[in-house]
Amino acid sequence: MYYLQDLNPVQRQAVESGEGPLLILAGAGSGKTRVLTYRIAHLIARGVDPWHILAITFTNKAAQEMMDRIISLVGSEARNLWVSTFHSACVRILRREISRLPNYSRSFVIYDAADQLALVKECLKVLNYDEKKIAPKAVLAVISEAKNKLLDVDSFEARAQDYFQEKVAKVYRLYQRKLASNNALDFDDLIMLTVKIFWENPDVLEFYQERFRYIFVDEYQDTNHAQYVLVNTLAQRYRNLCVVGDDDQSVYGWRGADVQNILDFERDYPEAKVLKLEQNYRSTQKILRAANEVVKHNFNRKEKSLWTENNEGENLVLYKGWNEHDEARFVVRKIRELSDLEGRPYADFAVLYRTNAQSRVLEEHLMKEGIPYRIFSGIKFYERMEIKDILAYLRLVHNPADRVSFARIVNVPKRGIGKSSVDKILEYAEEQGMPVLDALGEAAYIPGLGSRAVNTVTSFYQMISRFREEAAKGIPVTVLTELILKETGYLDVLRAENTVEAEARIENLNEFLSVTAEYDNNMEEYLEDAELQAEQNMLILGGFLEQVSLVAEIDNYDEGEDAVKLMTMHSAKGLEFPVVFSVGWEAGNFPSGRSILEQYLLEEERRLCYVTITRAKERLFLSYAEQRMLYGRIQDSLPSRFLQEIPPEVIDIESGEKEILGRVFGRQRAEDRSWQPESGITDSGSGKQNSGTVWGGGSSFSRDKGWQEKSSPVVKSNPDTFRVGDKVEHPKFGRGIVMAVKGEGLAAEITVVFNGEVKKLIAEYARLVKL
DNA sequence: GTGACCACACTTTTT
DNA sequence: GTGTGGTCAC
Repeated sequence: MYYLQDLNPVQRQAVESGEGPLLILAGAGSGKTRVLTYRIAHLIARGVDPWHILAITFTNKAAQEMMDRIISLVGSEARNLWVSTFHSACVRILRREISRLPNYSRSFVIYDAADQLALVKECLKVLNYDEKKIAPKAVLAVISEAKNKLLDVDSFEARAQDYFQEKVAKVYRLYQRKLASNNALDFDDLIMLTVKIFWENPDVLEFYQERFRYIFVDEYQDTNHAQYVLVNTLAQRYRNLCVVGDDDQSVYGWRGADVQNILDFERDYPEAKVLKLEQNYRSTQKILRAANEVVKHNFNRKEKSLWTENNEGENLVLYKGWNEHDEARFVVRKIRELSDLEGRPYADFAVLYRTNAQSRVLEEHLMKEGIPYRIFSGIKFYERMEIKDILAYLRLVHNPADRVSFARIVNVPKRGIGKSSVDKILEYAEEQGMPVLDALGEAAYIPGLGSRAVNTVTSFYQMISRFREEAAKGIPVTVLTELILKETGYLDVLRAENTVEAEARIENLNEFLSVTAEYDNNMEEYLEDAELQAEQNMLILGGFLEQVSLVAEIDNYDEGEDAVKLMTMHSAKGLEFPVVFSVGWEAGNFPSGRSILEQYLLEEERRLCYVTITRAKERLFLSYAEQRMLYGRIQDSLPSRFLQEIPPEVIDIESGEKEILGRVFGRQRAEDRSWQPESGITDSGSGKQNSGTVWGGGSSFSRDKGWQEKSSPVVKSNPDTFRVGDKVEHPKFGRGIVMAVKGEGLAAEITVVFNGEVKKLIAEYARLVKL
């Protein structure tokens, strides 16, 4: 085959190896996507009907790309392939099969995190549980975890261990009932209920097993138990399961992903062939060296060594910023420099951070410098208020049982239907067991509703009904959306506001209309696919809502755009960039403070570190800030331990000293001053400069000892001063790490973790010694 | 039923 | 420091 020439021997083997289970352990940048696409193309070329192939990717964007590549390899007959994410694939199956479950219908909607939270709160209220004692978010987390493990309400309840879990079980039961009565599914239901249908309906399972004779799963290390069961159930009949992954890149443990799935593949399929892709085509030797060395510190991993024939490359650069603004200025300055000197387009650069909150400062400085950028995380487009509002309208039109959407927009814009009326309506609908929208039609019968309220409610009902009629005619989503925006007065209200914010909201709504327009244009394709002619017209709207609820921010990633990309380390997985900046390498931020206590959490952070480093092709700049504004407070921190794990000979240290001195005597002085601690937690509080590292010789990196503090010419820290991250020793508790410092001087309350035990100590009395 | 004001939680990562 | 959600007065 002509295309096999671009492959190395192992890759080629992976592409050509025949039927049966196959595990491909693919290191970062080893060309796994290429192998996957070629293997699928190869299969088709050998005469396998694309109809029989299912490929699961991690994002919708990856799915789209893979589809395009395969089509370019084997032609348009590949259209019959299913390439999608787990969630999209399940929605597609559920649209056909959900009537197998009682209480759901095809017009179901998908609830996002905010909708789920609203529903859980509703449940807590009904059960009379105090939100203060039982945090809705915690409940949701437990429910989600249960669903990821395929524990339905009954099995969860049976296993409930303690008081909290028993309460959660009650909420879970009600929550699930409410979801059904709203004809809604949450993200985890998509997987769990699909599996349930397979298990309870052998004919359905057999149909899909016959259909999907060849199954591919990318990023297998990030599958959770439910996804694992789904895939393995489907693959049972033909056993043509090909999974690709890298245990070193498993970074979604916190949402239920289980690395064990990939580690156990050979146990699950003893006849499996196993191939390792270890040649990296992406990064320079030095970048790869750094990545390898860091990840070696993990104990729980499969031993492997990634190598490359690429150039040695330049050293990594570590920048010591003295606060987050200094750090951001460094990034901006470097981007300017590399773009001016080397003529790099802005699209070459990516800035990666651990937490979304860090994007703000970067954004501020990029904007100031007029550098085009794009953020792929943070407040998502579909989470904006106005977008959620218009979506709620569309969802209610599509699914008249959707109480959460109803409650959201029944009084938006204000039309005099207040909280008490809404409660009465919801209660009535529940009692009658009817969709909320139908209840509105009977407003006159709802007990306790005044005659004024009956009128307003009725006219609201008539308005939504009109929208429903239009939707049933199959008008484009764009036209429907425009109609809603106009008829509800939503747009008028915004216009009348005449503020910058309202302006931005209108702008966003226009953006939304371009999303709907794009969808409408692609509609033909969808209709062909929709095998349910009877409900076709409603499917137009349904298809749109479905698409919208399953997009991730990263799916909007546009390579062609000449802009610096900002995103979390997690979002960057699967991507690569010529030049990578990664900021905020401080203890407590990265690795995150919550991970320090548990070895397995720390190892996941370290894998995230590995992922981050291996995103870079040519240059990698790391940075940290000695002080960072967190929570409206200034916090001191130490460099991340991961920095010490990078071999010193491949990294150069640059510090902000010169820059800072220049600024101190220049115009920036006042500005920078404002970040100095005024009070609070940062130091011993006497107004002196903090520990002096920035000003004096600072800390330094030594080959055999790692990070070392040079004695500072300014102020040596007072022995009573502890900082977050300090290692300490206590006569009774032994060694520990400082987690938090509250207050100052002798009265400071210091939180220390000793051997997994958290203690709060007062500086004056605890005989703590800094190590 | 509406709007203003205050308290407080929030920061890990997302399909 | 910011955004949300709850309470209170009109």
